[in-house]
Amino acid sequence: MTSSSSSSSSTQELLNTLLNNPSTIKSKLQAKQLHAQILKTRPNPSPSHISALLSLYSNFANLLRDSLLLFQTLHSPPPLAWKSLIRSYTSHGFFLQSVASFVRMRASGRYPDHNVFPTVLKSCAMLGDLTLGESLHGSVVRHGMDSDLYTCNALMNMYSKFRSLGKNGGERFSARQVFDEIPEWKGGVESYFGGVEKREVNADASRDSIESSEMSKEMETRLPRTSNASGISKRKEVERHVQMDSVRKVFDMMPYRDLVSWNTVIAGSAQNGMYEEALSMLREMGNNNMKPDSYTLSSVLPIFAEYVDIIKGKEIHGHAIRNGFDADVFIGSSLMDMYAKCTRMEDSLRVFDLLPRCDAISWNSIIAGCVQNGMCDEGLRFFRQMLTAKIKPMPVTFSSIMPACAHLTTLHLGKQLHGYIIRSRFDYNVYIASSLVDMYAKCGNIRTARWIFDRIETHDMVSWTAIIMGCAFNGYAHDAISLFEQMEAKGTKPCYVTFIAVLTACSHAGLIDKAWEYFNLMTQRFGIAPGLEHYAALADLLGRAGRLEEAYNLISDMHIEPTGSVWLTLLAGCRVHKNVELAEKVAEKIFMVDPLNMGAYVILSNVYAAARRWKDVARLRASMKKKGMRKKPACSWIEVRNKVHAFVAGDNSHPYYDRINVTLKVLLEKMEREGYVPDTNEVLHDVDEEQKKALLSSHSERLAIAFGIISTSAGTPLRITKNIRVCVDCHTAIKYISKIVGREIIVRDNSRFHHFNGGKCTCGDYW
DNA sequence: ATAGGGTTAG
Repeated sequence: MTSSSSSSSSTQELLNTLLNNPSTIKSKLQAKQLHAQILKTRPNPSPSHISALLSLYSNFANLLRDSLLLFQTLHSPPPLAWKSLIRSYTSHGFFLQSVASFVRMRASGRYPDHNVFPTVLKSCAMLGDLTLGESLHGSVVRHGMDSDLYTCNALMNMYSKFRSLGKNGGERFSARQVFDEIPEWKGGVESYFGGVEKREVNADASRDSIESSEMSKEMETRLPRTSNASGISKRKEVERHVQMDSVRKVFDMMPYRDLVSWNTVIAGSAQNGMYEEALSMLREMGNNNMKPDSYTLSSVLPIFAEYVDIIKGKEIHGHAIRNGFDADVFIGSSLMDMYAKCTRMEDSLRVFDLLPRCDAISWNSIIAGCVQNGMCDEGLRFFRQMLTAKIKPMPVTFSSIMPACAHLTTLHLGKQLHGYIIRSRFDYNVYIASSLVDMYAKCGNIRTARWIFDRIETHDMVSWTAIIMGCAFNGYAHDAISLFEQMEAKGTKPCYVTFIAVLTACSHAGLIDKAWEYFNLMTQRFGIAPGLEHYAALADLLGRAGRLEEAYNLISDMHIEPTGSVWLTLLAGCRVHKNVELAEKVAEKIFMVDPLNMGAYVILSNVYAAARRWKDVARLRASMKKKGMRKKPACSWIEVRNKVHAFVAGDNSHPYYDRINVTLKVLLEKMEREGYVPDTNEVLHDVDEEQKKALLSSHSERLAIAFGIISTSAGTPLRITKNIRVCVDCHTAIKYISKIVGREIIVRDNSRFHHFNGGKCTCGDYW
């Protein structure tokens, strides 16, 4: 069809095509040309022609405005026009308007048929309002559509979506809002045909026609809710089952089921955490001669990711390959995620490499997989590749990549991403905000973290935990505890991780009684079984306070098997309090469960060195060598003008090496005048005092600090990150340095933050 | 004509 055919007779042909063979019109352009053609010769097309054109328009994207204009020319829109309008609204994401139009259609006396219900039900699923959904279900039943295949499939999907939308903080709408939306012709739309009369909308009639409450009652008798009074604590579980019970009821009443029906139930169960039900439906579907397709497989793969079941996951992967589904982006994404959750990144990367086409979600999968497995640099590389490939990042992309910045302490990257997030208007997404809070906190910028936290609209458990952990990590224990109390007052239930944060705060401030109080609160009131991290925080606290026996008994009486890292916290306590006997006993425990624990070797060596037991130091060194263990060199890094500078003790390759040494020497003189006495006790080498002092002042954090002093202007805070713990002497030394240079120095080591200012550190004696 | 799938934060 071309625009050159302009005679009246050919217009008649076009109209016949429109009415009888609309499927021959395959493009938006053709549809618009047809519209223009009709206008040229027929100033007043019949309602059936307009409806047919409207139906055609609703097949294409970005024609909503044209559809609305066309619709407005109709004084009494026939069913086809209504259905097309509703379809247009839904396909353009105007779900509220879609349902409202359905209500208006009913108010105008037109009857819905089996074609329109699936679309309306889909809109309702997106709106996430249960009451509205039940009303629509009532309408389905009263119009005799409760045996229609497509309608039932849409109904099941709708019920299964209510929970997951609510859980994700998706916007919730109510039937009330649908009514508010009904007088939707707010002017500004002018007709192509001119001379449109404004029609009155009878809102009362609309209200009568849907009768939400009455329908809800009707639905209650048809779909009785399970009265599962198993307990208040499992309220969430029960709620979840109520929706899935409705899905099952629809499923069981269906006279005929197709693959979509099965897939809808399986996906619904999987998405609502009912994994066993989903898997039993998968088996049952085979008994009913239904062969799983790519939809089925991509729905069940997340279950094996959650179960960390690589065997079953690989079975599905094999099935996908045998059936030619392995090029499917949906299956690819869930496969990458499954392998990543099973810590099999090689397999995950291979799936990614073999995927012929990638969309935003498959990029997210590989990025999240890398970051979750500690491959932060690779994650960032994929993120850049994604941008290069012109794939627009989604909110999920940012919450996946931000932890990489937090882990690497690359504040400049995190800030850059934050800028991108603000420009994309994603900054009120609670997932992203939580990851930003964590990133800023982990980069030592607790004020910005708090600023972002304060601007989150509704805090959830994770965002509370992020800020509490942020304060705890940064040494602001009392803020952390106060925030925890605020969280309780707001009625947000703390979880396992929240208590790790609270106990970390206590350990940072030496609040032993408080810590026990929270430990008991967690176990007794919240019924959370303490994990390794909780025990570690408590043992750390007791150890630092010198209550070594108490810590030893705590770890010995744990209800789970302690790992080397739990014992290691106590070993560190033994070092601080110079208890050689207990240190040996604890180290023995560690070597029993973890013979290659580097930390244990290093700390025990420190303990021996402090006691001048050089033979034991040598024995340990020989033992390490025999096992092929090499001490990981201490490394510190600092960000200066968006570039990360890394320093290793004794490394003289840095261009500023000489200037750094001069600065350190000048500083040392000033420090000694202020009263600094080097603590050479932990120097592992049996050398003279002067050499020990020289070794101490070449520790990597001091090189990084000196570099920071040289290359930034006066008053700028210095942020240092170290891969291992800051030693006792450096801790003392940095206090002096902060006073002398009048700067805030923030040092993050693998376990906590130290904010030095004016000769003091936030962690006080509990370094 | 109309219905079904994958990825995030502490």
